Amino acid sequence: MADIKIFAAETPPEMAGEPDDIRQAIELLFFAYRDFTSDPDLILLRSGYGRAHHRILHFVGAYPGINVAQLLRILRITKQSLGRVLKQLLKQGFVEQRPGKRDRRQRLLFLTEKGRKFEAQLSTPQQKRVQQAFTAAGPDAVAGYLKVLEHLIDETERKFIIDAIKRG
Amino acid sequence: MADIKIFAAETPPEMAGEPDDIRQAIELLFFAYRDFTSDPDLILLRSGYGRAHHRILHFVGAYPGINVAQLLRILRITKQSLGRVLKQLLKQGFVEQRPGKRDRRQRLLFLTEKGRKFEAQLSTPQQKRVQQAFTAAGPDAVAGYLKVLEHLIDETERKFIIDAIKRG
DNA sequence: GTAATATGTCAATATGGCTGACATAAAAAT
DNA sequence: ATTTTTATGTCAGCCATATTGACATATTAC
Repeated sequence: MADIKIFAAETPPEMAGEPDDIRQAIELLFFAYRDFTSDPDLILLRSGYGRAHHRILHFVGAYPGINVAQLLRILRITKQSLGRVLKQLLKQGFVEQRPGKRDRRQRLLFLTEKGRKFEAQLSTPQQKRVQQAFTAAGPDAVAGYLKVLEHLIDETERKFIIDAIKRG
Repeated sequence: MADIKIFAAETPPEMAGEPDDIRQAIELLFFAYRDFTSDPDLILLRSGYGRAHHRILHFVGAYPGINVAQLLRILRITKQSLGRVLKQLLKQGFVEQRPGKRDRRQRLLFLTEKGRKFEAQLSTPQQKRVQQAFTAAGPDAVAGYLKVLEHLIDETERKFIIDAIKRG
């Protein structure tokens, strides 16, 4: 286990096509994201929920009063996909709906106390992981990290997303 | 569409619990990864394959001669999950197997010419996105970006992964 | 009053994970 | 030489999450 090598023993030394630093960066993001999501995933698995539940809990928790259309745009899923999971969260009493005051067609979403607790439970290990990485890498690295991430977002969505994240 | 606000209109100003910069960083990673995977996903969708196919093509392409056990460890999936997708790639002639010379139980994996072409087609837009983000953010930012990503990886796997990525 | 919007829901389908069980060939250990 | 372990494959079934398409309701906008 400790001495497994990823290097293919019979790999020819000549090595293919794409600029290697970009390939490395792509793989690094893959691995980092894999582990980044692993913390809540583990808890979710034991609780009988999935990653989709966490995403909803996170965004409803971070943006109380968010409506369904906004949530759909953020998650980039269909309302049917959202509906299935959201319905469970409502039934389980993690999320509650209130009609919008300006537009009574809208269902504004809020976490209940129970939802807040569960969300915190899911997010805490993930936050700790990020905090630890930030501390280890140092503030300059963090600034660079955030800058690159912003530029990975679709140019057409970038401003919208960044403004949204920084609200509050 | 252009003027959708993510800010919940009725959000109370008091705002809950977690350190906000960490929450922002978590969301930023979510959005960046969402868009980072969207390029190949679009092509895959039109080709009738899925993200799982891309992951295998990527790692077999990057590490020719990788064996099944190594691939499983990297992807963190079961052999049954891998098997279903790998079988398709073999049948379609994107990947080929050769028995290991040292250990003839092993099936070493290689891309065929067809596989290399398809992999390149999938990866090119993703590479361009990363390259563009790196250029826009600048070299110092990239260094910080990579540093933080490394520290997001599980400590127990970190050295293994980083060594692997930086191989030959 | 009619049209558009926000939301919900039913049904069918696909993908990609999972567990458990079992099979084969080759290497390693005794 | 025999037994055990390892590397791989495969069958079957289950679950979570996504999709498309169709349709229903309430409310707002024209």
